[in-house]
Amino acid sequence: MPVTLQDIAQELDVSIATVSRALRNMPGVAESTRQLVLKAAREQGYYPNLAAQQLQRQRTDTIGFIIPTFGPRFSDPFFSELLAGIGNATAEAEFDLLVSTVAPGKDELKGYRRLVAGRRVDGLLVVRTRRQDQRIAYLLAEDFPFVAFGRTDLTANFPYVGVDGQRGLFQLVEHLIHQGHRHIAFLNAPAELMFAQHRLAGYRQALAAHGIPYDENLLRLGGLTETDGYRAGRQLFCLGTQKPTAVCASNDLMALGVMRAARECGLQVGIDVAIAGFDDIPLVKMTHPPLTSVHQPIYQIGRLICEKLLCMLRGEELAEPQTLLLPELVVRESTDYRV
Amino acid sequence: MPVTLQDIAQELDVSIATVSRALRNMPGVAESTRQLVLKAAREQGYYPNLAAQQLQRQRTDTIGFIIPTFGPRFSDPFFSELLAGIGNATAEAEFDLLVSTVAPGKDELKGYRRLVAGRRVDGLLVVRTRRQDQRIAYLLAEDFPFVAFGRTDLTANFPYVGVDGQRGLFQLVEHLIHQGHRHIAFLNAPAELMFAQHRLAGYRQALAAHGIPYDENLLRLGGLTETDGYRAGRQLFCLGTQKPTAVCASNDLMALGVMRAARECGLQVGIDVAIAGFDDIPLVKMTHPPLTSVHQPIYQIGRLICEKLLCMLRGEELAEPQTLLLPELVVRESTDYRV
DNA sequence: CTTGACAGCGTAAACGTTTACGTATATAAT
DNA sequence: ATTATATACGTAAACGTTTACGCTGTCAAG
Repeated sequence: MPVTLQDIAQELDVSIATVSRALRNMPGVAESTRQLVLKAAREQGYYPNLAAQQLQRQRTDTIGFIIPTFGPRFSDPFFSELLAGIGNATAEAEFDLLVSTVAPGKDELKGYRRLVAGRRVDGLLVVRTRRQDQRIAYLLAEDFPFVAFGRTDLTANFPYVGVDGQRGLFQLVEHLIHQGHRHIAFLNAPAELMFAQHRLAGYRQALAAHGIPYDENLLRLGGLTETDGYRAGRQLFCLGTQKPTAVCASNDLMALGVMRAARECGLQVGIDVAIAGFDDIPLVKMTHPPLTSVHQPIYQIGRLICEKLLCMLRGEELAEPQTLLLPELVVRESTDYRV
Repeated sequence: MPVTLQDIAQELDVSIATVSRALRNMPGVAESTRQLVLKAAREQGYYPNLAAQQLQRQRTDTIGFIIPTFGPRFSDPFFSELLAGIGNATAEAEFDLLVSTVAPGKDELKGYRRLVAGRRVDGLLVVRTRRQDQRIAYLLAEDFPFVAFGRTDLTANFPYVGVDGQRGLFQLVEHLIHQGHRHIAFLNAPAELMFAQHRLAGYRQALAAHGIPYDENLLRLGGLTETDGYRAGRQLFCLGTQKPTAVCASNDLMALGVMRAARECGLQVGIDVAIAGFDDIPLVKMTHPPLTSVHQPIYQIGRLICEKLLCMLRGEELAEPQTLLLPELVVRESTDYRV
C-alpha cells in the first residue's frame, strides 16, 4: 500500500500538517523537523497522491489534446510532428499530457465536455480549426483556457497560432506558373476546415494574378488521407484534354496519393506532371522524387501553442495572443522542370 | 463555477447521497426521485469532478504510455503507429491516455515513479524493452499492472507482446542470400535493446545456415534515427573490397538513411546495392524504390498491449499473458534483383 | 514584569465524491 | 394485532491532500 502523509506523521509523532509543510518547503517548520520528515519520507518512499492534490489544489497540471480524426487511426505524420512538439513542451513545464481522439461530429463535444466539465485538464489545445468551430465556441462560452492551431470565422477573439495558408498557396501556384504550367489542379481539404478557405483563396489569387481562368473541374476535395489523394489523382489524370499538368494538394499525404496515382497512370512525377504538397512533413524529403511542399514548422507550432497555453495557465498575460506564421515554399524535384 | 452534487442536492432538497445514487443508477432511489435528479443535473449541467472520483474510487481510468526517446522529439513513425493503436483501444474502453516522454537513463525511473507512486494511472505500457530493463524490474517490484511490447533477459514473468525478430531477420537475410548476396551488412540497434539481440541472432543464424562467415566489419550499431542510418551507410559504402552488396537495418528509419547515403555515393538502390529495413512502417511503400522490410503489425500491437492491460485492470485473468507474433517479410524493389 | 512578536506546531475544515450503515415509512406475512 | 421485509432516504466516514486558524512557548523590547 502506498505511504501517505498520515503514515509519516504517525512514525514521527507529528501532525499531518507539519509533514505536508515540511515536504512542500513551507515556512513554519523547524529545520530539524523538516530534516526528519524528509528522511522518513525518503525511507518510506512517500509520493503524494496526485488525485488528492488535484482535488485540493483545484488544478491538474495536465493539458489535454484531442486529435480530431476520422477513421480508426490517427497515425498521420502531421499529428505526430505536432504531438512531438506538444509533448516536449509539456514535459519541460512538468505538466502531463492527456491525449485522446474523437471524430468530428455530433459526439465530438462530449469529449471536450468530459475533460472540461470533469476538470480533468487545466487547458486544451484545439487543432484543425473549422469555420464555425463548435469546440471553440464551447470553450469560449465556458471560459476555459485553450489555444488553437488555426483561425476560425467566429467573430470572437481567442489565442491561436496560425499559418498564412493563402500566402503559402499563392507562392506555390505562382512557382508552378513560372514553371510554365497553365492547368493547375488543386486538391483541397473539406470546405469546413478553416485552412481550406485560406489556401483556396491563395490558389485563386495566384491564378487571377497571372490571368489564368479558374476552372472548377480542376478543384477537388479530399479528406486528407493518402487514399483520398490517390482517388482524386486517378480522376484528374483521366480528364483528357483538360488534364492538369500540375497538381497541388492541401497536405503532403494527399500529394503522395496523387503521386501514386500518377505513377499508375504511367506519368513520371516531375517530368510528365508536377505535384506539390503542403506541410512539408519530414518524410517528403525521402520520397521519389522528393516532393515540393509548403513548409510549416509543425513541431515548433506544437511547442508554441503549448507554451502559450502554459503561459495562460500561469496567469500571465500573453505578449502575443495571436500569431500568424509565414510559410515557406520548398521546391524539390517533383516540380523542378519547365513545361 | 462548476456544479457539484451538493448544488443539485440543495436544489431538490435531498441528500448528496441520493443524488449520487440516482446519477450512478444505483438501487435505493425511487424512480420519481431519480428522474428529478437527472433533470436537475441536465439543467444545471452537472459533470462529476474526476479528481474527486479518482480519489474516492482509488482508480483513475487512465493508462500511461511513456515514450522512451532520446533527443528532443518523438516523431518516430514507429511510435506514431503504436500510439494510434493504443489511443484507439483506450478510447473504446473509455479510458484516458496519458502520454509522456522520458529519455532512457538515470532519470527515467523518476517518470515511472511519478505515475506509479502518484497513482496517476492505473496501468502502464512499456515499450522498447531492454535486456535488463529497470523499468520492468521496478514495476514488478511495485506489483503495478503493466504490459510490455518486447521481452527481456529478466527471469521474471510478465505479460508482453513480442515479435520474433530472430525469425524475421533470418527470413530477410536468407532472402538476400537467395538473391546472390554474400556481403550482407547489418545495421543493428544498440545492444541493450532486447530486440537487437534477437535480430542479431537471426542474422548470424542465417549466415551460418548458408556457410557464410560472419564478418564483424559488416555489423554496425545505430540509434534508430535516419541520421544514424545515413552515417553508417557512408561508412559501409567506403569499405573498399569488403563493401557490402546488401544492407539490412534494424528499423526502417535507419534503412532510409542508408538509402540516402547510397544515393550520395552514386549507388542505385535496388541495382547497385540492396537495402532492407524492419518494421514496415506505412511510409516505406512510398519511398523510391519501395523498401523491402520485415513487417510487424505495429498498430495491432498497440491495440493488443493496450487490450491486455485493460483486461488486467478489469481483474480478468489473461488468456494468453505472453504473445509472440511472427513477422512477415515483405519484399519490394529495394532488394528485388539477383546479383 | 508586562506586552508583543514570532517560530513551531496541531486542529479542523475544506476539495467532491462514494458507500457502509442507520432510520423511517410502507407493505406483506404471521 | 405484531413482526418481518423491503423501499427510500439521510448521516457520516472515508479517499489524501492543503491551508486558514488557533494555541503554546520563547525571547526581546518596553
